[in-house]
Amino acid sequence: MAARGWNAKPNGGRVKISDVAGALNLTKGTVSRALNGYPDIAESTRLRVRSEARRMGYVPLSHAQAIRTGRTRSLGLVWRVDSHDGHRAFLSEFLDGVSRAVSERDWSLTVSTADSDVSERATLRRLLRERKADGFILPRTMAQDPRVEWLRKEEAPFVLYGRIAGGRGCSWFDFLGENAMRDSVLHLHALGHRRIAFVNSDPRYNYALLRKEGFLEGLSARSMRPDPELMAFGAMTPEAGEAAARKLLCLREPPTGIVFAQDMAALGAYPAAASLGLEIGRDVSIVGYDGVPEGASPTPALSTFAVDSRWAGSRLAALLIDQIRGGSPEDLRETAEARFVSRGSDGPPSRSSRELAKFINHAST
Amino acid sequence: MAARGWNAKPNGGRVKISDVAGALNLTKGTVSRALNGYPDIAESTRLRVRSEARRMGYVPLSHAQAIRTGRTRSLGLVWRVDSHDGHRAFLSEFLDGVSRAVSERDWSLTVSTADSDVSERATLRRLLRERKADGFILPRTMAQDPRVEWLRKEEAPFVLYGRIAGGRGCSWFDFLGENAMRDSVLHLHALGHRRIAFVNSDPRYNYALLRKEGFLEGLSARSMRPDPELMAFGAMTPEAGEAAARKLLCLREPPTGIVFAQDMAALGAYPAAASLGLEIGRDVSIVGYDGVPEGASPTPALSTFAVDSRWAGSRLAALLIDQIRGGSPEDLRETAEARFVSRGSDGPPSRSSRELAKFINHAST
DNA sequence: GGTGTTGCCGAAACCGGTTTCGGAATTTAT
DNA sequence: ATAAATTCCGAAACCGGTTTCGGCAACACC
Repeated sequence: MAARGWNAKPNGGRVKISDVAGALNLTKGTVSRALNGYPDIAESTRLRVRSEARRMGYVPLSHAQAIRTGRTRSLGLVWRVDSHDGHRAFLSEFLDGVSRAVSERDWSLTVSTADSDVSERATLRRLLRERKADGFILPRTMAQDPRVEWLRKEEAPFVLYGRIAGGRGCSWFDFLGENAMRDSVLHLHALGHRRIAFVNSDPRYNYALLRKEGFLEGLSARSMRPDPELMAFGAMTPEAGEAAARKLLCLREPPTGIVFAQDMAALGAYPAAASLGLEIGRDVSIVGYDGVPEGASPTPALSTFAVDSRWAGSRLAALLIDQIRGGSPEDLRETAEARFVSRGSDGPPSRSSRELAKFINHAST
Repeated sequence: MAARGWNAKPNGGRVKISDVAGALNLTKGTVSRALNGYPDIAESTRLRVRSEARRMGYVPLSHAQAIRTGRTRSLGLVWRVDSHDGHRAFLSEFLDGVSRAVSERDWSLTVSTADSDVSERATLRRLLRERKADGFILPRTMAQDPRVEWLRKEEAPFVLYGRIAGGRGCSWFDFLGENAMRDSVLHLHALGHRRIAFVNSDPRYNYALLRKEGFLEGLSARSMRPDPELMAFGAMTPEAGEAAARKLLCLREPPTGIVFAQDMAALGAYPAAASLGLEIGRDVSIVGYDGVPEGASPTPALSTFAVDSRWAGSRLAALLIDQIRGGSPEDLRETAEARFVSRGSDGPPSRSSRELAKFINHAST
């Protein structure tokens, strides 16, 4: 007699497909086909198999399936850790969204990090070669995105967090940042602002191009002329935002309102304004985008368009799984609107641009 | 003729073990044993196999191995998203550390999230059943940790981020927070502080108990009597920290220095001090722990003991892999020291406790 | 010079599934 | 009633590895 006990299964109690088959007097091939929806199985048999499998608690091992199907039922995410933009603040919620969507469907998520384009490429290659992922979620879509080209060539499914121009064969989820930028302008205009500046982020990111369009659209909708002096870019950190804000406010005709493409840059407006003796929300209005938690701390708190990163993660995972299951990328595109969170950093201008300029010169001398 | 091109392999070009075997006139069984260090393979053969495998770029498919070995070469991490402690700020770096250690060893990382004990347990169970993970990294060790009990019972390997009392069969990595608390006291004492308070976090976490010990040790090393009035706990957010700080500062004998077990709580000391007309770093000194990025923003910036989350993640992954490979948990325990980052929130006390009390009463009336 | 050993590798079973193929039973067409 | 088509399932190959088992040489021992 074996010493392991009367019903100690060598496998740790896991019920496998042959157990289900045995219980039903079928072969494992038949059970497999029944569960996977093959058409050559009688509907009555299919039901019997399904209910018995459920009753016995049978769940196929994804890696056992993978050896034949080549698919692991897992999604890949390569997270860039070399950037200082606000995205990292969202990682927790973003992951949560992805994880939920993935778990609900009995898939899983493989995460890796990378600190450069080169290592990101290498990581994608490794995950794909070892089949640790059947497809990839690509955050931070760039206007010219080498990952897209490469994954296309490898015929690996992927979904973009962000849109891309000429995205043949690409699926994506994105927030309509351009609408937020446009609405920021309309909002400031309605408050009485007539000179509105725009601090964009790095134009290599595709969303930066879109947001700029949105900003210009807002100006044009209110018949305001775009002024190149009032357009900055490349600000993704508080430091860069501070520099940009200071430069704008020291113009001969400073803006009374500034629209930032990113909260992390907008946060730099606080020290900039303070150093010039300006009160944010009165002397100069600020509207941000992203909804980072840090925006709630300063006084007044930052008014911003908040994105729901959890939702983004969830939808991206869902879209990617649909695509891997055979869906056409072009049908798998979704967008959503950022939600305006009104806090204290916006308000009617206390002074006109001209008066503001005088005030600033006066204060700084 | 096939239309797929002259050398299009049906497998997508992947080189498998039988390819290597064929090239060497060996059987795949022999190649497998050679690569996996079986003793019944001639050393010369082993070398031939190794070099040919490398030359051909052969990498075994982990899920193909898993079907026989039961191991996927992947680590599991279940991240809690329901807490408001400062840990989430470190997720990016922590993940990076884990990911690096894991990638270097040709393993992978499966991540999932959970928002309660129940869902965390369910997630662990699912990952284990489907063999999406051969072992788990458990963040946020609690004094009584149900995950530990359960994983022990399931005989699944795991490693703790944090120590645990009576951790039979447990491996871990941890920062010696108690030393940091002790050194905080010594540091404040050296600056001239004689009345030092402690704001701890939730005592359900094991580290909170340890940090309290460290604080008391610091007091005792300088012959200061612990005063129950000066010991608060349960503060893990700025709001809770603010309440705790305010309460402490409004005592008849307020502390001139406060040691916080967590930066996120310490940040609450700023509004608390401001509302009482106190200047941090002069009237009251603050020392935090964790090194969250938000600590750099306020004026004066928060002096704190910073932990290296990337290092933690990296070591945890390494320890866990060693354990899964057969290492004994008791041998796989590591600790490290937090690094003191001196910024502006600590300094010699401007007033004694008594004078401070008068000053506060004076200012608030 | 027989007889154990020992070293080394081939052959084949095996892991838990999926997929192809063929054939028996039933239904439909003639 | 017979032929043809259809329905449905069993049998077996297969995926890419690992592991067990057995046997052929070469060597050592007495």
